[in-house]
Amino acid sequence: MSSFDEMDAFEGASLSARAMAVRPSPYLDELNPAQRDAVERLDGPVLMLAGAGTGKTKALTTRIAHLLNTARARPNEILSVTFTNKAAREMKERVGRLLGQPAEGMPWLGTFHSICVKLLRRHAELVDLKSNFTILDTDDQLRLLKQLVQAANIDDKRWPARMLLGVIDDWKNRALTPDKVPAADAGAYDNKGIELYAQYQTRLRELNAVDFGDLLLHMVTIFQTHQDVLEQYQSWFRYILVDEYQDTNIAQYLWLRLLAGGHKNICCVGDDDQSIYGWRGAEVGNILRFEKDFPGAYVVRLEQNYRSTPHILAAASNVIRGNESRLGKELWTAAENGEKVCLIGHWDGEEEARWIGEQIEDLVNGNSPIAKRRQNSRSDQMMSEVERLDELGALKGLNSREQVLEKLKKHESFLAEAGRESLIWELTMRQQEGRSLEAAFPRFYLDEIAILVRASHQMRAFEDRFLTIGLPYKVIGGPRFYERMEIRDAMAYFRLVVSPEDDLAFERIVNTPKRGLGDKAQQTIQMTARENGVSLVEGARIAVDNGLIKGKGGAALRELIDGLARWNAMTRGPRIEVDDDSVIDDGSPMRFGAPEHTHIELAQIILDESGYTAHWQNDKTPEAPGRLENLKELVNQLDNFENLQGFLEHVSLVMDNEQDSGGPKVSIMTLHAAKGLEFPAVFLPGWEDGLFPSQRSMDESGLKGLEEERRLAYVGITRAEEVCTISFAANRRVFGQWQNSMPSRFIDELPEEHVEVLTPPGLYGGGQPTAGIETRAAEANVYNSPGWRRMQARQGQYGMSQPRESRNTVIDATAVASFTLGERVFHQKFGYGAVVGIEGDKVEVEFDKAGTKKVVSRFLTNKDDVPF
DNA sequence: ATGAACTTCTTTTTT
DNA sequence: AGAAGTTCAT
Repeated sequence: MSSFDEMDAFEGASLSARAMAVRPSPYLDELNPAQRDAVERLDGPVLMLAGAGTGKTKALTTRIAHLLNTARARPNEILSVTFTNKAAREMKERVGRLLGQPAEGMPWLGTFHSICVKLLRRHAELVDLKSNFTILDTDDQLRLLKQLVQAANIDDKRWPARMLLGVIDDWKNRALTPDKVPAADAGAYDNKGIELYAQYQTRLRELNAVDFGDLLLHMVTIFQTHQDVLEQYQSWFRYILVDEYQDTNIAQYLWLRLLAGGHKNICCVGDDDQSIYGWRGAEVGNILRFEKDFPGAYVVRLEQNYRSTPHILAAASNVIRGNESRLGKELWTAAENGEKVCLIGHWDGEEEARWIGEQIEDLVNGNSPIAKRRQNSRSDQMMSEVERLDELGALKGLNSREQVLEKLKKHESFLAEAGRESLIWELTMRQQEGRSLEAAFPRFYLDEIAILVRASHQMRAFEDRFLTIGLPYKVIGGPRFYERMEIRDAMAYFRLVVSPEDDLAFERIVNTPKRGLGDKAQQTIQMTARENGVSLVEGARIAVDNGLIKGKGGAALRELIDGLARWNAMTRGPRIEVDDDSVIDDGSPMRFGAPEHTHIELAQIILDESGYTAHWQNDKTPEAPGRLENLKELVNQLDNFENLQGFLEHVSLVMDNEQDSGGPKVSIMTLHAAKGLEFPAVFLPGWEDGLFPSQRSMDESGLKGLEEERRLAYVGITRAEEVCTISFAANRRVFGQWQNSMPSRFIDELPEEHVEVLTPPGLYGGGQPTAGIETRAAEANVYNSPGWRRMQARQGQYGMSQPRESRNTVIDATAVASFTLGERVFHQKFGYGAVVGIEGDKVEVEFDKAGTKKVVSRFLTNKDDVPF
């Protein structure tokens, strides 16, 4: 089973690849000295300390290309690990572009988890699993733990499954199997934690299932206990590359160290200053300790920043300087000039959102002085790039944005520099129309602007405000598609059809939609199954057959079971030997013809016949239409896969889905979600002590927590390319309660000479929210010391605009504009529609796409007033 | 078995 | 404030 010959990934490595002559390496000329150093130092342990925006991915991908080009390794002998699928995808793409061909031959470029799944499927028997084990999601894990807690007769108030899961996760992150958990730790949880952990693991084995933590944990166990297996991989993977090394936990660290143990050709890339996942087990220590772990390690620092202006960089550097434990790096840039970091205080969170909304409108419309000054900063480079592309004829005859993007994807340097869809589009159009390129630059585009918050509850204020003014936005990183309830339900049906012994899936959907099967009926099923030693589906069948579940519930259950068998049969098609048309529902292994339905049709049939579709059609809550949409989308997604099995396997590992359409939008996301991204204009709201740095971080992790928060601040500032605006509010509603707070201590750490303090509108402007930045800046010049501001803010005086009822009225008068029956209106979420009823501030609207809904009127805009 | 009323709890999130 | 979970009455 574990022989390399049988593994696809090890096949097809033709000798010619190895014998390939060493070719010239033109790509090396594209690198700066530090990057080049990092790329050319191929052998032995290398630590690449890559600051924000220093071309880390470029160095990493070039290194891979160089390994291949110098014939040090064949594509399938390089192990490169990332944390996210997105990062893995991006690397594959870029390596492919460097090599001038798709990098499909890189089977070991992937996330820790996807690589571990591949390995574990081959060696599952070594940890008492079958190679077709299933991977549980958090929902399944919780359900399992709840059962265990109940079975053990433990007070689930004192031991909520959530908390247990946290404890267990923590142990798994530290590569601790139940027998290895230190006594002190085990004791700390009253011995209950460790007992349940052991039971949980046993149960997982019985279910032939693993959770995400297990993927790493099992592989570490296998490597530690089977020297032969380890050695095979040690010699197979000739070179190892690791992205975001500062985010590795102990299990991942051990896994890497074991694999690199032989040749020690390991290159870890990371930035200790961007370690922000300590709370979920990441160990900054891993990167800080690298030189100890790998004696003789070569350390390269990438410190030239290609992203941000000097002021922004200086602000970031000064903040991060406050941290004790760091390897030390000083970012610098060849860029000159640029905007100072803006700082502004507000009276409350709503005022803050309102102000930022206005700023964005000004940036987008070109009314802001910043937008006007933009011409002089980066535009020259980009224009010459566009001209160059134009000379190449690359932009000729392109008539849609998609075509332009497609074309431009091939021009790496341009994308790295610009990277903004709208901007490129606009430039191209201007170029084609023979208009001046300069004129394209005063404005910012919505997709060049991001709002980065510390906690997701901060997002609501922005969503509210942006809906009111009709500013298109998207929230990045919310609950993902595959995590939505309806999708998980549907997936559970699919899982159950594909593998009838998937008990967790059965539990999820027995009574969804409602079949009249409550606790009691479900217990009966559990009992029957256990007594007969069969799966829950089988147990349910026996229970029904023996009349243990009667009445409406029994009938519905029978229908479900029959349905499952029928659908299961449909995955195969008719049995070949049988000449009549009788339905095969015994699931016995036979020879089968081609399925009568495609897997896409089958999926639709399952959802319809199970009553799940109807369940949402009958649901009158406002979310129901959206959920039905999602289900449709799910079925559409199936098109990309051969069959249901393939789809399920994919989804368990790749939970991301980034489909945004409908034009450019402002991005709203958490600071965590923003890591690795960059935007020309960034807003950083909510810099108040307690919110940021978060009180909880400091309470739980003390100085360590504070330092992680500070790194988060650093990450936030370094996302900005041209404009970085930090703000705070004196008052904020927290959990429904008004609270006042002081500006963040990080604000004190911003260097005065790189910061411009703005005056909030209304303080001098007599309630007119129209003052431009110029005016505010002029007024604020006298008070441009952050420390001074903070002190003033402490006294609750200066720094915030005052609450002004009058102005609220002014603003809201436009927002709560009255609508008339029949009027055409626009809603950010539901689209266009017509007013069919009015009750106070609620308006009933018949939407073209989303059906009839009652909406608060401020979420509506007259169709003709849609500003974007 | 189910829905309505009541209580509790609230960061950050990938795989 | 609002979601999610719990209890209680039908």
